Amino acid sequence: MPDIEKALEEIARGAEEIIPLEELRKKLQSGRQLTVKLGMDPTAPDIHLGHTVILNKLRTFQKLGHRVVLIIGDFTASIGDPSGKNATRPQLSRDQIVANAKTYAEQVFKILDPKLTEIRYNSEWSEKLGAAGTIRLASKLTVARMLERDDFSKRFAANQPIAIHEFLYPLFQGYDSVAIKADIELGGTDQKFNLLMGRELQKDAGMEPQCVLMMPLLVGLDGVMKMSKSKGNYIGVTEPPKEMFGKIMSISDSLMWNYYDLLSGKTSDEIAALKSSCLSGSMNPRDAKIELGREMVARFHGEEAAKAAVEGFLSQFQKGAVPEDIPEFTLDAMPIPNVLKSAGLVASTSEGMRMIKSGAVKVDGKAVASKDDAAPKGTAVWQVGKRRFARITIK
RNA sequence: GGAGGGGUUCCCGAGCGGUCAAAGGGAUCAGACUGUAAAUCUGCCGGCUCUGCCUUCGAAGGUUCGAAUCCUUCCCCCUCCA
Repeated sequence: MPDIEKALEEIARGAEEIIPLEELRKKLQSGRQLTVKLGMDPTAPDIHLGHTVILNKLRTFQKLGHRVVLIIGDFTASIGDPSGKNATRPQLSRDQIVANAKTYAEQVFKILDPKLTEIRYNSEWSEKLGAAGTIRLASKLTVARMLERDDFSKRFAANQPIAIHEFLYPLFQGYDSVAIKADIELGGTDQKFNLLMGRELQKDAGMEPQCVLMMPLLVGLDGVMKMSKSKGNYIGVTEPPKEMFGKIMSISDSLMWNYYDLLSGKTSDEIAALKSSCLSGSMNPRDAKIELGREMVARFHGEEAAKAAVEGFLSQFQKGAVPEDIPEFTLDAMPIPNVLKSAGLVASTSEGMRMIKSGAVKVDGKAVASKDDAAPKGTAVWQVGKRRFARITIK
């Protein structure tokens, strides 16, 4: 059956691990429409490129005609996380969860096909469990097994707190798979334990266990830590074209190839061709990066925006031109550090003074020599560093 | 319930009565070099009306000329015993 093999190859591309591959092949061979599950946490409404790695893979399944079920973890989210480490994560109200889920859905459909996507809330079945059902669920697993999970064992070994309810999360996530009779569940490699939990619980419920497909975690802009909103090293899918493009351009070359593998819609062959041109020197890696940035912006903002982003970038950084859409301010005469702060170019006057001292502040291209210089009257383009600009009129 | 250890600036982590806006590392930011890449070097790294002043060391009080450092109460975390 050659097209099954082709489908499998398509599915496996970029995937870190498929457990078990043979079962997945059988499921595909059965010819029926498979139910592909993805759980999401409704606490973070803004999705970033890291999330899209898995969404891309879901899309692959949809292209093959399968059905995606997105599960909004409203039940688990409403329990909240009272552990000290996450004190900043408050319990979410029903309204917030619904609003977050809605925002999430809007963003997700830039990639997924709505006709083959179903959105479910896990409170639908989890709430019905009640205390008795929860205890029954909890009896399926031992503490020792639970502590096998990598992050638990690490935290436990490092004397970090683990709250009891955290043990319940994997169980509820696994129970979701039972509830929707998932055939395949996708997740990041960090989700391995939770994903496998679904298999166990499904077997226990007398169902055919789901297959598990894990995608590598996308590394953030820093090139080290995984992309996450809390680390600030992310590219949000709703970010303006210019920002998105700029962030792509700032990543390192090695990271760029990683991004190509996980984010690009290009085929493996096309990516390999780009790579070898860069290696042989016939192509500047920078241009490969421009192409990646263009593709990403085009995906989320359209071709026109992508073209504009590329041109804006080239003129600003290669020709040193001032970007077009910079904020404008009209201010009274005041010391230069205060001008910078008022225009939002720096966070504080203290920072402004430091920036001046390090030679980062320019007015119409001319460096400001001292914080005591008078702010020049009239309209000028003010600049801090390479990327912060404002057109300021001093009265 | 008992015993012990601990909460320091964005993060890790020193300091344990004055010389502390607080060592060192990391992150961020800026300068140089570049391809706004990496690597490297340099500087900065609480705020302000900036050679000075103000606010920070879990919270609130107190002792002292002076407290991140000592005392009291409270909150939180960890370990061991039960």
